[in-house]
Amino acid sequence: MDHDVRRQELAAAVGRVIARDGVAEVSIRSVAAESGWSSGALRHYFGTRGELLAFACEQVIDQVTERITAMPVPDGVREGVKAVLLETMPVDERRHAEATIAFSFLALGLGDPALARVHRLQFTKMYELCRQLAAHLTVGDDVETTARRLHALVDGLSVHVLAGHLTSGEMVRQLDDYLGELTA
Amino acid sequence: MDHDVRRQELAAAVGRVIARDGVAEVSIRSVAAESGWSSGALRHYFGTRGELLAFACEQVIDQVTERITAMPVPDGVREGVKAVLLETMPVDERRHAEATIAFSFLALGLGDPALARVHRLQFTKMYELCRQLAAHLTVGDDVETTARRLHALVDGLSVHVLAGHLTSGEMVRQLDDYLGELTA
DNA sequence: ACCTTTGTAACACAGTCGTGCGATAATGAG
DNA sequence: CTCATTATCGCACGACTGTGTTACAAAGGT
Repeated sequence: MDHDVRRQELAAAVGRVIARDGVAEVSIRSVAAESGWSSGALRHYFGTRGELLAFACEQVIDQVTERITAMPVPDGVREGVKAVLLETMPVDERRHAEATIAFSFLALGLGDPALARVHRLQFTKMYELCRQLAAHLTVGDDVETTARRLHALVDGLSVHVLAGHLTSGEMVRQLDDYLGELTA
Repeated sequence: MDHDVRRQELAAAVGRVIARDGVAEVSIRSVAAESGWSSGALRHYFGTRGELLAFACEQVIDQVTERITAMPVPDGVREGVKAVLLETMPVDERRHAEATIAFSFLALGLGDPALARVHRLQFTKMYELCRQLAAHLTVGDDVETTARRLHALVDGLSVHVLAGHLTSGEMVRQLDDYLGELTA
């Protein structure tokens, strides 16, 4: 069997546990049960729990990142940018689950340097994307400032939806409003 | 002995464990060791682990909230608003720790309805504050949109600092820039 | 002096954790 | 066929978890 495929499969099981029961419920055994394999089998693919977590974190993040970078470059500027950014935000059930997972790993990373490293890579990638988008949107303004602000706004809105403080509809409207002011 | 004072003291110990070792290290025993009491003593003040966590979450949040509402109402509009908002953001070691704790509880709340309830209260309070500040800042614009955007920006920037993606200096500059554009 | 209440500690218990180890198939090279 | 390699599993171990119970010390009213 292909080692890497199985590792991805197990990482996906980690994600499902987090999305369903919360990050506090992640353990070797719960992941084994979720994936349908035995805990002993898990140890063949990941030496330790930390290794499993780090891989799962990287995996979920890469999945979103690759989906975004594979998207058509925004041509209809306003709507294109909106679509790209929404790809990382909790707009439907699937992306809500993904955002929940990423967010949970982020909190875990506050006390685990290995996870923190994975996340910083993701943040810089995401910032680069925002920078690229900002260059398309604004003409004379400071691109860096616009990019950082857009990046923070996207993540802030996402967190507010995950926390149940905003509905995803309000979130989309907020993003839309901001992009509208930016292109005006 | 005063029951409530001791409960606050134990809640503070929970916060210290989270800030130092991460949220994954919180247990009855680790909190007991941090506070200097025995685990049996903990059970006199909190029946269960969940009760302790919920109280600690509420406690840390209330501490910040009360500090803010006790601040002088912003008179010098621009700088006053900035000072109030920075009170919730990781600008120094103390507030970095507070933000770390709040953020960790937020992630925990994604899988624990009791903690989620505490947090939603905090979010609506914070939004009300942003709404009040937004009313001072803008003249004709939609106050609600401005408030929600400011709220999301503040939390987004905070998360980026906690994740090590932004320095607190860059965060402050970003907030300053945005408030500048808002008052212009 | 006695007894009740209260704060604190220590321990027992069942459960779960991460991890290591041995057993059992399956697979494929020689 | 043989045998080494690999995949998978189940289990055992020690450590740690949350929780309940019991024991003990201090205090205060009667």
